[in-house]
Amino acid sequence: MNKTGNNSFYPHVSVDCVLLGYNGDSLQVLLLEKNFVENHAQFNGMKLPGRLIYNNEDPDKAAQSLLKEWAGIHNAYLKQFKVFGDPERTSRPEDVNWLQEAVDLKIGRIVTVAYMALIRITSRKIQPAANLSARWCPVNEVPPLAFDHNVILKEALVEIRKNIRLDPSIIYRLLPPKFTLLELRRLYEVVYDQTMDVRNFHKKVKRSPYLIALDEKEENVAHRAARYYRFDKVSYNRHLGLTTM
Amino acid sequence: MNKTGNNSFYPHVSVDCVLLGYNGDSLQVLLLEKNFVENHAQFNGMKLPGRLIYNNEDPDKAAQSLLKEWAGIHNAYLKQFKVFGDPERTSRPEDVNWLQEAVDLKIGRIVTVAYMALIRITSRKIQPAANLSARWCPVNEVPPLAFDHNVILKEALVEIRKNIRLDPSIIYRLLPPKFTLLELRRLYEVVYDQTMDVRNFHKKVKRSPYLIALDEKEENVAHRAARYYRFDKVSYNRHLGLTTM
DNA sequence: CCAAAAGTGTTGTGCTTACACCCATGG
DNA sequence: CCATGGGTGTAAGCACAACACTTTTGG
Repeated sequence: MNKTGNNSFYPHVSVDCVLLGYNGDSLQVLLLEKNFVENHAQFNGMKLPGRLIYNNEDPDKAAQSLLKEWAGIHNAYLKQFKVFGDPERTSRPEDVNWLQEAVDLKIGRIVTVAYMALIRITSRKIQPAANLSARWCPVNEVPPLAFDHNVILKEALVEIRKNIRLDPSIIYRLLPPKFTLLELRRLYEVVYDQTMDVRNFHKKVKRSPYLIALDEKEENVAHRAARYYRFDKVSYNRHLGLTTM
Repeated sequence: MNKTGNNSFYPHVSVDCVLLGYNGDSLQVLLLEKNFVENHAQFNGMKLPGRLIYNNEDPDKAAQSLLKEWAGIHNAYLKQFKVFGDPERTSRPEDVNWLQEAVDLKIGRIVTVAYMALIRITSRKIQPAANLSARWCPVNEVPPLAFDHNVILKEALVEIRKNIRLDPSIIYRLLPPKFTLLELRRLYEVVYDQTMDVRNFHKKVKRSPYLIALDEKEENVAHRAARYYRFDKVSYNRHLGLTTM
C-alpha cells in the first residue's frame, strides 16, 4: 500500500440517509428507485437517498439537504451513525453502472457517512425528482438494495433503538402533536418489534413528567373514547438534566 | 455550491484515533508531538495519531494499523465513533503549515473518521517514529491540540462511557488479567470521574457471573491481602445472550 | 498495638413483570 | 345488548443508594 500523487484515486465522500417514517401503522424507510437503460437492457433497483458531498460542504449539512429534498423537512431528528468505507462496497457491476450513469466522473471508490432520520409520514406527498422516484417501504419488506444499503439499513434500525432508550423524546417525532396512549404503545411495539403489556405501559409512561394529559378525548369512536396526550419539550429538558447525571 | 470536474478539491479522508490508556492510576491519551521549522520559526504542537487513508484502504483497517504502529497492539477494542467533516476543520494557519509539511500534497480539506481504542499501559515503550514523538498524557491535562482534536477527544470520552455501560467487558481491557476489586473500582472511578461506594460496588460486581474470584491473594502488602479476580469472556458472552434481548 | 485497606448487611425506594376485570361508547 | 377498546391495582423480585463496623496483615 502506498500513497500516490494521483488524487483521482483517493476516495470520494458521500452521505446516505436512512429516513425512517411512521404512518400510524408500520415503520417505513424511504427508498429511491433508479431506472436507466444501458446497452438496451433496463436496470432497476432501489437505494437509500444519498449523494456525493460538494467541495466545501459539511457532511452534516449534506444530510440535512437530503432530508429537505426528499421529505421537505428541515427540523427532523437526524443523526450520523456510522461510516461505511470498505473499498469494495461500490464495486458490484450493477452498482458501477449506476454510478457512471448518475455521476459523470470516474469514481474509484466511495466512503459514505450514514445518517438516520425519523419523520412522521403525513398525507403530504414525497417529492419525486429528476430520474428517480421515491417511495416508502415497510422496513420488513425491503428488497435487495444497491451497494451495501441493506447493511446500512439494518445497522440504522439497531442504532435507532439504542438512541430511543437513551433519549425517549425522539420517538414523539413520529407521532402527531396529540396522540392516545394506544398510538404511543403501537409505535413502541412497531419499533421494538414486540408486544407490551397495557397496564405496565401506562404506568411507565405516566411516570414521565413530560407526557401531558389533555382534557380532550377522541370523538366518534365506537368504544370508550381515549384521552389525548402531548409531549412537552420543556418538561422533558428539565427532566433530562436530573436523570443524565 | 457545485460539483466541479476537478477531483483535487474533493475531500481527502483520514482516520484519527483517540487511544486511551490506563496505567493503574489515571486515564491517559496518546498524543504525538509535531515539531518542524518553517521560516526560521519553530512550530510545536500535539495531535492525535492519524493519517490519510490509502487508495484502497478500508478506514477500519487504517485505524487498526495506527493502533499497531503506535501501541504495538493488534487486538484492542477499537471503535469508529464519529465523522468530523466541517470544511474549516483543517484551516487554521498552523495546521495548514503542518499539513503541507507532512503530506506533499495540496490538501483542500479533510474529512476524518474518528476511532477510539482502549489499551492497558504496560512498561513496554511506545514506539517513537520518524519525525514524531509519542507520549501519554492524562486526559485532564491535555494541551490545545491541532485541528479539532480537542473536540474529538472530548466526544470520545463521552462515547466511551456510553459504550462501557452497554458492554462492560471492554473496561477489563484496561486491567491486567488478575486484579483486585480495588483496582476495578479505581478504574471505574477514573473513567466516570466520580467516587463509588465500596459496599454497593462489591455487591454490584459480584452479581456479574463473568467476574471470577480466584484463590490467589495479594502478597507482601502492609494490610489485609485482597483477593484477585479475573474476567471470564466465555461466561460474559453467555450472559450477554440472555440480557440483550 | 497501630496503620491501612479488605470485606461485609440492612433498609428504603423505585422499576419491572405478571396477571384480570369493569367502564364507556356507538351501532 | 354487544363489540370494541379504555382504563385501572396488586404483589414479587430486583437494582440502587445510603450508611459503619470488624477483620487481616505488616511493621
